[in-house]
Order: sequence, then C-alpha cells, then structure tokens
Amino acid sequence: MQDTPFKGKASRNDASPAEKPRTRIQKKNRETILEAALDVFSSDGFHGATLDKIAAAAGLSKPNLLYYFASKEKIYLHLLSTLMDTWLDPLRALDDKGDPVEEIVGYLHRKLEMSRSFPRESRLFAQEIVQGAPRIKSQIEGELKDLVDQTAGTLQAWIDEGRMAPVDPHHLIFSIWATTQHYADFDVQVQGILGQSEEARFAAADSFLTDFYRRALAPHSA
Amino acid sequence: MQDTPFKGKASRNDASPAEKPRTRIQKKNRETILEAALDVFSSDGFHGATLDKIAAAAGLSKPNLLYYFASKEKIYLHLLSTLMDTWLDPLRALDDKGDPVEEIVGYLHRKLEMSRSFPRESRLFAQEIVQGAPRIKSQIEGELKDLVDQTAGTLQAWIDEGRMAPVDPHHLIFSIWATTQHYADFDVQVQGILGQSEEARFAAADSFLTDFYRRALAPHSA
DNA sequence: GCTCTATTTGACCAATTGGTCCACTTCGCT
DNA sequence: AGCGAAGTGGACCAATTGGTCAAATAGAGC
Repeated sequence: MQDTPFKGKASRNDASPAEKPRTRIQKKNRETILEAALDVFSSDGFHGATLDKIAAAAGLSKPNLLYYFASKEKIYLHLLSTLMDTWLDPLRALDDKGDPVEEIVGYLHRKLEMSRSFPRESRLFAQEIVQGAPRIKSQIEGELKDLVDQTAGTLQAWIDEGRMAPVDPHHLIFSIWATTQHYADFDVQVQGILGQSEEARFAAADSFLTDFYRRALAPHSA
Repeated sequence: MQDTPFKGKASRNDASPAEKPRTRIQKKNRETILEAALDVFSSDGFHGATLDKIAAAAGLSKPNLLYYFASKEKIYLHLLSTLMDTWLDPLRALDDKGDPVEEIVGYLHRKLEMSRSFPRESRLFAQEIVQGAPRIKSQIEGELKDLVDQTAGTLQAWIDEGRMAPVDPHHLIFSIWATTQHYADFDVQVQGILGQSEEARFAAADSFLTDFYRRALAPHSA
C-alpha cells in the first residue's frame, strides 16, 4: 500500500485537488465535503461514519468525493487539524494585562459561546480524545500543552499578586473546558433533563458559570 | 430479521445462556466477555469495536462469544444498562439531612472517585451520549431526569434556607458531572498536559475541586 | 468550435465483519 | 463408565465498506 512511488498512471497525477484548491469548483466542493463530513463524523464517530453517508450528505458520488480527498482518514484529519487551531483561539485571547477574574470569566464566556456555535466540532474533538487521541496525541503534548502551560503561568502570576484566589491554574483551565464543552458534548443529556430551548439552556449555563466562577475566584478578602 | 418466531432449529433453544447464567462456566465466561467488551468498546466505540477483537481480548473464539451473547449489540446494551445504575449511585447517596456544602463536596468526591475507578465505564457512557444517546435516550429522560430533578429540589430547599449559595441546582449538578468525568473521559489530554502519575493527577484534581466548590457554594455571609 | 483539462460516476474489487453451521469436545450426573 | 446437555471453534457466508477504474461529460482558454 505504500510501495509504488507513483500509483495509478500519470506521474503528475498528484495534481489531484490535493491541498490548496485551484479552481472555484474545487473550492466549493471541498467545502461542501468538509461540511458534510463534519456532520457525519461528529455524530457517528470515525468508525461509524461511512463514505457513502458523507457523500450522500454532500450530494456527491463516492468516487467524486474521493476525487477531492484521497481517503476517509484524510478528510477526518483535515477536520481535526483545522479544529485544533480554532479551539485554542479563546485561550489565546486571554489578556494578562486585564483584570484576572474578569479575564477568566471572559474566557469562560467565549468558550461557552464556542460550544453553542460549534457543537459538532466540539463533539468531534471529544470523541477523538475519549478514544485516546490516537491521531493528535502529538499536538496535545505539543502546542496545546505549551499554550496551557503559558496561560497557567499567567494565572499563577495573578495568584501570586493576590489578585485572584489561589487555585491550581492547570485544573482551573481543565474545569473551564469541562464545564463549557459539556453543553455541546452532552447536549442530549442536558436537553433530556432540562427540556427548554437551546437559547434558554445556554443562557442559564452562562449565568450559572459566570456567577460560579466569579465567586470561586474572587481574591481572599480576609 | 424479526420474522421467524423460532429461529434456528430447536424450539427450547432459547435456553442458550441468555439472561441469568445457569452454570459456573456460563457465569465465568459471561463475565470475561463483558470485561473484554468494556475494554474494547470504551476505547474504540461501538462501531470501532469488532467481535473478533472482543473475542481475542476475552480469549474465546468468536462463535463461542456469540454462544453467550446473541449479538454485538446485545453485549453493548448489557454494559450500558448495567452502567446507568452504577452511575447514579453517588447521587442517590446524597443526604438531604446533612450539611449542604459538605454533602455536595462529598458527592463531588464520590463522583471523582468513580472516574478514577471506572474510567472505561465513564468513557463508554460519554461516547454514547456524545453520539446522541441513540440507545438510552429514554433512560435519560426517565430515571435520570427524575433523580436529578429530585436532587435539584433538595438543593433548592437548602438554598431557600440560606444554607448554601443561590445557584441553579441543575447546572450545579451538570458542572459536577462535567468536572469529575473530565478526568476519566479526557484523561489523555490531562495526562498529556500535566504528565504526572495517575495518583498525582487525581489527588490534585480532588484538592482543586473540593476547594473550588467549597468556596463557590459557601452561603453568603454578607 | 476545438482541444486539453477538470470533473463526475456506474461498475467493480478486495478486505472486513457480524453472524451461522456443524462436527467435535467437555461437563454434570447417575 | 455412559449419556445427554453444555461448550467450543474452524470453515463459511452475505452484507458492508473503503477505495479503484475507465469511460463519459462539463469547463476554460484560444
């Protein structure tokens, strides 16, 4: 499977719509495919998803789908790697010049907003991690860890200055991830218990979390 | 698939080790299979898991495995339904006669302990929920919701009595689920970032969460 | 309109996989 | 020891599925 240097026939055949789209059709179709794939992968998982299902969702034939992406795994990986970046944006936006508690609450808020706006992405990511992150372990131990460690440093500095309650920075970050992503990843459960509209659920979640973290993180006044 | 009333041959053949084990061999093998299946399902998901893999993990042949459980799905469902009960135990143990904050912290502690002791169960459950809980939605909207609503009532009573901070009881419960299960479900991520031994990770998590919830839930003194 | 390239798809293929058959072995009991 | 039931697994099977091919069609530039 990895022997023949030039598979198929033509050698310059690697010009198949590989990375950067070249034509407007390529651009449109690749987007359509990724959108459909996100839908299917996020609700069925990598193994549960089938090319037929993705193709159907994209309104394309399976061979045509494979004309744009070399394999099922390529599509999946493309989604994952694009995702990781977006996922970290809210954390990057944390400003070490701002007010500690409000910065954290702001981060919390942005993260919750991502759960609302991109639930499929969240679920895709969650499934990958739950299964042991077989395809992105390196990124976790790389850029993710780096950014987290750096942020933890900022938090620790704030703590040392007595501007917020002394809590373990890493676990604080984990708790924010957990509580916010919960509303995307475990949505059926939340919905099954609360009922309510999506709007109401997220509004209540935002209100609860904001209040909760403000109280828990307020610097000791004693 | 659901037509023939008596499939196969013999009619009393439904005596195949269906529900309750009858012999010691049945008991042993069913346990072995469930153990192996939990391993495989929790790390590969329902679709990713194969009977061959489960059979291999159990040290049995595939036909023999199917001698004990009628189908892959039956095994999966058996695990899931057993799980739900265990999962709710810590919540049932919450005592409305106790001290509010300490009761909640106690619950938190038990839940975190479950994440440590039964990470595979947690991951199995998580994957089912993330994918929309196709097979247990009814249980979520049934017994799970009932128990949660009841507990929420207890919490609300405590709040009304001014014995703990006024927070939305349902979202408080969600936050406890999220933060504790996170250490089982997203273990690779936590481990990738913190390094440390499992022991150290969970000790720090317990310490962080206990402290955090105590502070956030303390009744207003003002 | 013509030509070369990009796009599309029906027909296939091989591997995987859930599940079945049936002959054979091991138990449990008298 | 002897016998019927329980237990076991090699050989199969049909359906699914990721992926390939080659032939056909639609576009873009001249």
